[in-house]
Amino acid sequence: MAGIKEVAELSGLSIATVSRALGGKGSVSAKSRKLAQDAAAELGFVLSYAASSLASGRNHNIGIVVPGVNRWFYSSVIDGAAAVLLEAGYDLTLYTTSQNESHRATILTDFLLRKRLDAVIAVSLELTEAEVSQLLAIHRPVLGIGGPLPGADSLRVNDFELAKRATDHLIGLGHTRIAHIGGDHEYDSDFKLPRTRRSGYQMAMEQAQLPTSEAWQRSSDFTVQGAYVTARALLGDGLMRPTAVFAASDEMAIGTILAARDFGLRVPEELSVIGIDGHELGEVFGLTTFDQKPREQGALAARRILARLEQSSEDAAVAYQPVAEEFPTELVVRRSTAVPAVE
Amino acid sequence: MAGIKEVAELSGLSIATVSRALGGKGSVSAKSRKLAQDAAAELGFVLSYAASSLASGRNHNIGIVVPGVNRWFYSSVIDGAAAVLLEAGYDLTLYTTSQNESHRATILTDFLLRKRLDAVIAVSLELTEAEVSQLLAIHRPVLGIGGPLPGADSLRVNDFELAKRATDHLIGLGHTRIAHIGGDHEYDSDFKLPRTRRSGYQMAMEQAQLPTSEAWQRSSDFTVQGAYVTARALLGDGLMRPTAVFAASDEMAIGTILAARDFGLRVPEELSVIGIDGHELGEVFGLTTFDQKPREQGALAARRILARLEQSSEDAAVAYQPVAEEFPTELVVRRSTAVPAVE
DNA sequence: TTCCGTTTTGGAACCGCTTTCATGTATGTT
DNA sequence: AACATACATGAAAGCGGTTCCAAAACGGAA
Repeated sequence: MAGIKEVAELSGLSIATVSRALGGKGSVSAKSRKLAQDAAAELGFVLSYAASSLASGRNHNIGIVVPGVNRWFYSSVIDGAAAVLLEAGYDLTLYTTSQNESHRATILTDFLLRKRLDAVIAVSLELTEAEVSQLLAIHRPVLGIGGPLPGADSLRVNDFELAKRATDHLIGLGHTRIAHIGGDHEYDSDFKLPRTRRSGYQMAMEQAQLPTSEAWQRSSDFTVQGAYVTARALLGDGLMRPTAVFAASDEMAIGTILAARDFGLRVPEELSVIGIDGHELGEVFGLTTFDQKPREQGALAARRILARLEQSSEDAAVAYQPVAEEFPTELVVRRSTAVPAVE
Repeated sequence: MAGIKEVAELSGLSIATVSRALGGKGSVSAKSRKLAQDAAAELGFVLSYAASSLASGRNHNIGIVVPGVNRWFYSSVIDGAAAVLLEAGYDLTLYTTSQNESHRATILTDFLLRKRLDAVIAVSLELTEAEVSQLLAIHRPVLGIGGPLPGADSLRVNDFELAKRATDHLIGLGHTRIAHIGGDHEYDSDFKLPRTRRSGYQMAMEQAQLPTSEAWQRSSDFTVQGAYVTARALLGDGLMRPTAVFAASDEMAIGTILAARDFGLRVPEELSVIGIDGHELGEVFGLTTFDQKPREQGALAARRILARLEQSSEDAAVAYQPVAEEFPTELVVRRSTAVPAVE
């Protein structure tokens, strides 16, 4: 396995110059650069990141911590971030916390501290204060998507606003019997998000002076299957059946639509459904939704974190000022919402 | 930032002993171990993987290369692998090739060669011979899932067999007009898999002496949306409508079911549908499928690769004998397949 | 041509661990 | 008690680069 030394010998340059030529750091004459690159190519040599990391402190490696990789929102965020990071020459190291609870602690205490990460993107993570300070203790840029991390950068949609506007959309169409299917701490450790969305729903209902019964506020996990079961329970109660459902995610909304079909309820004639996410399946189901473009969120997060890295290498003295950025969303109206049928 | 030196001083031990105590390698007395661990805990010290890697050559880091992270099969494989690797104390570095074609080359030529990976798991990658040899040139264990990598370990389901048995299932129920919706090179760079499954279908049909018209062999990409569009085209042709569809993936099968509903075709009374995958949504749709347990495939792949690593550290002399393992699948019969209605 | 400011270059000191080797110590044998 | 054996430990030499520093080469300007 050829090392930089062999490249130096072959090219007739010093190790230092070869390092600069291949690493693209200091100033190197065009001639030397070509010499070094040719020699490297001939030997099939690539700089070892392990050694570079140790010597320079820069790892070219960003960690991303997600609850799981299997939910559409998360995988989209990862996808977006991966594209940007790859482009920038960075590795992406993936940590999934939801495997089981103890893993989460391991990740936070061990893995992230091992100085192999230049920065961390944390997706939808609700951390205790101790955990946050642990994260920040690595003295590397940290950015939270979804869950805000006090003291770190964050990129988030305004969940409250979003939920309120989604509900308002239904209200604006003339619906008065509007149910909500959201998340619950029973199903998800990250409880803040579903609670916020629920509040938005409640606020919209309250402002419109519409009734919100317990029976119309259901919860499930954030999956199609979970919402499907919940929606069946909701819609099976024929007496006070809602004419519209605001689901806290598109996957939940799809589950609701599937449940509605089971009961022979036509969407949107007999039941309007609105979701949140911009799920790729939304189109097939004609789902009205607030698109929160997770892929773009991931890409933007990656860009922000890379900017941080550049900045911190420039003036390390500047105090770290956390930035909270709000990511815009967009209402996409499709066929799943309409004016309620007259009774 | 405390280093191992500070820990050594605080504990009164030598750097060497602290390294052994914390790294768990050489022999250390229980007393020294405790001393070292206590000191490390007090200083909030964790071994730097970057430095360890350089010194030991072991990175505790496995690369996984996937076409994308957004398709259920891939994310499930990743999920399974991540769980096992995390447990074993390994990092997982993610590479997605499908962002664009040039990235794929970059990954293969640059990223993977940077000696930060102990091994590589390649998922559904169809590589040229040059690319394979490039991969093997890093002299690290490589394991392919889905796409076989000549010269490397592989873990795969028998796609031909699987497709044949899926088709046979429909034939066994009495269907004679069986269509197939599969992939195509037009939609996917990894063409081998869809082609193999198509062959399995054709073989089953041939053996049963059933007709297979061009019109009944459609292709789309491997998504719900894609298959939905394709299935609409297939089913819209009322004249020679098939009574059953074998879809090359569950996502495609779901798209087919959705399309059938659009035409008012009841599943399975008027159309039987079978897929391949074991998708989590299969249950909601009552989908009959061959479960290939991708999550378990990922986990098993990780275990196999870890075993390779252990083995190669034991007797580095032993020649690398690639192992091709077949992963078993399981037919899950649900409500989407039935005896065809008498006409 | 001489002088000065830039750009290039090479030497060498690290970066923070692991591991070999030699030495010292505890354990077991006869 | 004497000796072989196994275990525990510290010193020091790397691992393969990066980067500081000082010296050398270069390119005008005076």
